[in-house]
Order: sequence, then structure tokens, then C-alpha cells
Amino acid sequence: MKELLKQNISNHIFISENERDLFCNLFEHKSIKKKNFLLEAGEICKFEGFVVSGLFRIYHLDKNGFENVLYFAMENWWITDIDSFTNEKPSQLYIEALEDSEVLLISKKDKEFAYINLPKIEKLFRIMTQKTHVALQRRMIDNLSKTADQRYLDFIEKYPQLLQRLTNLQIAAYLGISHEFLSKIRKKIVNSG
Amino acid sequence: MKELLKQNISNHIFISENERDLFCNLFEHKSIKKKNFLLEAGEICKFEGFVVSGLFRIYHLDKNGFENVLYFAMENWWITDIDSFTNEKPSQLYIEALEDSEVLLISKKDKEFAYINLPKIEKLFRIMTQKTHVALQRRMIDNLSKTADQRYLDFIEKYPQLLQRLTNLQIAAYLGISHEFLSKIRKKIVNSG
DNA sequence: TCAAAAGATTGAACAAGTTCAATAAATACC
DNA sequence: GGTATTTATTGAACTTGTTCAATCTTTTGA
Repeated sequence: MKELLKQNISNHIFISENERDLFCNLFEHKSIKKKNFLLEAGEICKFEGFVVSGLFRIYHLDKNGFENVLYFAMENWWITDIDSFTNEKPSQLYIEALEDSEVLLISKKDKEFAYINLPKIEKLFRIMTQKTHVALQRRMIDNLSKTADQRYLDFIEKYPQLLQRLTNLQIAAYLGISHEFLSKIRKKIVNSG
Repeated sequence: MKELLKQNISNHIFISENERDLFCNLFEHKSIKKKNFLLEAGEICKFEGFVVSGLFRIYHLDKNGFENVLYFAMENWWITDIDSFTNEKPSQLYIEALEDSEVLLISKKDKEFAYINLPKIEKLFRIMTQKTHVALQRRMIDNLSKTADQRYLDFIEKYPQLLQRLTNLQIAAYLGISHEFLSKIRKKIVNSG
């Protein structure tokens, strides 16, 4: 059940099996159906989660009603609104299941217990946060410097598995363009390729 | 000399004076003149730094020769290329002093020493990384959802002190627009205000 | 202090991306 | 299995932002 989580942790840091298992025991399993929300804007995010199977989109709804996708999370990825979770303030984000999914969730109290009693866990989250920060920094640079065509080509290359599982509407919301324009980009690529 | 650094650390976490001072002793002081680089693309980033005074821009040079500013760092801010520093790989970033500046630098070896021997330091960097990540996430959403006009107005409101110290070229490179277009935005704001 | 360099503004022509509306294709649901 | 709903494509008109070139202003450095 928690094998994927254990594997994921050991991929980030060296940790004793015992300490790792103690940590994993703090997680609770939850099933969530397609189109349901793990978190909605306005709520305080009460969990940090690990995706065992399925797929989520984490998005922000702007004042024009437009959905901006911050990231997608499939199996073996972590999900939370770190701002809302850490500072216990209302979230600005939605976390929606795009497929029937299974997640493992840890509460703030249990995570704090882990920080105090399992010394490696502080390092684990320091390293994971660093990695996601580096990835976001790259995406920021790409968004500043690259054209939508190129960002789409990058996306295809980076996440070929996701391509099959997402609609073009969702990919457009991630790239920051309209889906009509994405459609035109796709046409151009097909014609020139 | 290191008072600002000590203050900054204590603003993030509870830490004993002794542990904090031991950590601060690992930093070396460096003066750097305007227009000089603390880091250039291609180098491996050997430091994590704290700005005591002055101002830096951290930017990426894209293949068209365009400078995209990832962030500005003035006194009381931290600077590094976390990707290059952590993974000891060539940086893609430039860190340039925009004013004569004073920084405190810690090496990778000394930072690792701190992680092992000063337990609170792991927490310090976990929390700081989280905070910068949250800020970057907000900026990502803003870049996806807001028009350049609005991003400029947000910038003015958020960093009024920086406005005085930066050229419009630099602000444009941060906002991801040409400086000519920024000039037109500024004109529009003046005329309408 | 003054010449050179860097920064800022403006306009015109252009490119990138949006919006709206219509239609076709795929998917979901009873 | 067929209908309703969602998704994808296309075109035309429009808006946002870029590029280039010229001019003006400010800052820098010998």
C-alpha cells in the first residue's frame, strides 16, 4: 500500500527503514473520484499529500474566471498548497482529481510530530522543497523567455505520459495561453513536421 | 558586522544565541563593486549569500541574448543559484551587483557542517526555501493570469523602494516585457492618473 | 566639465496571442 | 446505442506586446 511512498522518500534521502516506516505510518489513505476536489479555494489546506495513483490538477481561478494551472500531479508526486498548509490561511488554489485517484495524506499535527521526533524528515522536506523550487524557477525563466510554441514543444518532450491523459484545455491553462491558440500551434507543428 | 544576518535568522526560527552565532561565524565577508559579478553562467555556484548592503540582480541570458531577471536582492535578502550550489553543476544564471554591495557568504562545506552539527539550520533553510517557493508560485500565477500593466502596478506597490534604485530596463526584464512597452505603460498610467 | 555612454520616450510596422462564433469530433451518460 | 455534453478546430477581427529606428535625457567617467 505504502510501498511507492517509501520508495519515493528513499529516493530523496538516506533514512533508516525504521524511521521511514514510522513516518509513513502517519499517512492516511484516501480515495477520490474524478472531478472531485481535494482542496477548494477559501478552505485551509489541512494536508500534505502523496499521489499513489491517478492524476490531479492544481489551479488558481483568477478574477476573470480563468483557470491557471500551477502544476499537474500524477502518481509519485506530492500535492499541497504549501502556503495555506504552513501558514494556516485560506487557500487560493483548487486541487481537483482528473482521474479516479488514490492519495496518502498527512496532517499538520502529524507532520510537526515528525519534524520533532524524526530528524531526517526536516531534511527530506528541505530537499523536496528545494527541488520543486528549482523546477519552478526554470518554468518561470521559460515563461519569461520562450514563445508559446516552444513552451508547448518543451511540455511534450518533458511530460509525454501526461500528454495522453490531459485535454488540450488543461495543457493550455498550464502554458498560459487560450486553448484556441494551442489548437493553432498544434496545427502548425503537424503541418511543418 | 553580522547583526543584520543574526536578526534575519531569528526572524525565521527560534534558535539559541550560541547556535546562531556559531552558524554566523561560518560566513565570510565580501565587498563587491557595482557592475561586478558574484556568479556568471557556466561557473559552479560555490556559495550561499546574504546581502548586508547594496543590490543585486539575478538573471538568465536566453539564446536570443535577452536578459530575464529572476529576482532582485537588496539588503536582508539571500542570494544563490540553489540548483548549481546544491547539485554542483554549472549555473545558468548571472548574479550582478547593481550597486556597490556587501555580502556574507557561506561555502557548501561549511553549510553541510552546519546541517550536521547545528540541528536548527536544517529547519531554517527548509522554512526559507518554503517562503521563496510560495513567493515564486504567486509570481507564476500572476505571470499566467495578469496583463503587463497590472504586473507593473503590482511591482510598484510591492517594491516601492526598489523602484528608485532600478532602471526601467531592469524592471522590464523582470516583468518579461520590452523596455519600450514598459515606457508606453508608464505613459498610459501617468495620463490616466 | 564635458564628451561618451547608457537609459527613456515615441511612432510606425509587425508578430504573437485573444476573443467570439460557428462547426466538427470525441466522450460521457442513461 | 443514441443523445447530450465536453472538447477540438477553424476563421475573422481585435488587443497586447515586439522590433526597429530616431530623438531626447540622464548618468558616468576621464
